[in-house]
Amino acid sequence: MLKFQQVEAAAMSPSKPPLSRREREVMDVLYRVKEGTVAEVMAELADPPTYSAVRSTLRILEEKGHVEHREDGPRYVYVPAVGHETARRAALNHVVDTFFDGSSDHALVTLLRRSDLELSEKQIQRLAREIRRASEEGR
Amino acid sequence: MLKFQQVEAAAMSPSKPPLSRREREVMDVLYRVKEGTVAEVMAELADPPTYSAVRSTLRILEEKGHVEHREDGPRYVYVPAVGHETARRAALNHVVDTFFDGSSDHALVTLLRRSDLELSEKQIQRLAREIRRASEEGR
DNA sequence: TAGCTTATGCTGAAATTTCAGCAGGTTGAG
DNA sequence: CTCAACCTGCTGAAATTTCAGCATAAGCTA
Repeated sequence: MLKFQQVEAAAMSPSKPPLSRREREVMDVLYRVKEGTVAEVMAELADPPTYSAVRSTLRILEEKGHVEHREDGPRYVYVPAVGHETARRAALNHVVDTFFDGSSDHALVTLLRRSDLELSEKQIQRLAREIRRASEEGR
Repeated sequence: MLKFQQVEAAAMSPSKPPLSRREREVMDVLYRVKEGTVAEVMAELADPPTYSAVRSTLRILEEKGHVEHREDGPRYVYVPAVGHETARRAALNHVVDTFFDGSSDHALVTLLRRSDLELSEKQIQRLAREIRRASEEGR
């Protein structure tokens, strides 16, 4: 059987070096804010090091191919190197495969329960049923 | 506004030290396989170090409070310290907040598209509509 | 029992990561 | 023009992480 991380690795065009902890934190910020300057990224970090350190991390992330930058006047604006949609799918896939035995419908039900949707248990059950049914029709 | 990572940190009972890269890899394996011996964890790692190194990592993870172990005859069987359901929800929340602007229904649609469900585009659209409608009813 | 295999506990050195600070460039206000 | 307040590039040392290997115990088989 193919291991997930191999799949993930194979999905990356020119395999990028893996991320250290700080690097992942910075990437998460960038994914969340879509793009940002060093100062903006630093402001979003939970427990930020100095401006200088954030700068270093972003430079390394760029070397590794995880982010790109464009110049905006005197400063750099950093953006994740992979498209937003691609990153989203990859992130979801990772969670589904790691925590939900690779089955989307389990994840869907958990997601339906998330508070921001404000669904009643009855609605959740009904939707879950429909999803399952639709999925069985398909195959 | 409260930053996500603060929320996440607050959700953890006695705040556990953060994870290094190798540590996170090992945790992902453990989440995936639910529990495992050193050898089993090592076998699941994409690019495994020596047995000895995996063992060290697991010991550190236990010190940090992320895993626990029980003895099974002569060997240790390691298990994630937080319940499976809790870990699932936390992981999904993280992805939704980081990649989907905190909105579950965007994530739901992406999830509906996952190949293992094998839904037609028409079905996806219909389900997405229903989820949105149900959610609007609720509020 | 002897010997092989497979465990864990522990240690410390190599490798990586993290980070602050210095040098120097550019912008804009006074 | 001059200065203050930004910015980036770079460097190297401190801190952390990763890992192999040694010592040792327990189970198993011949």
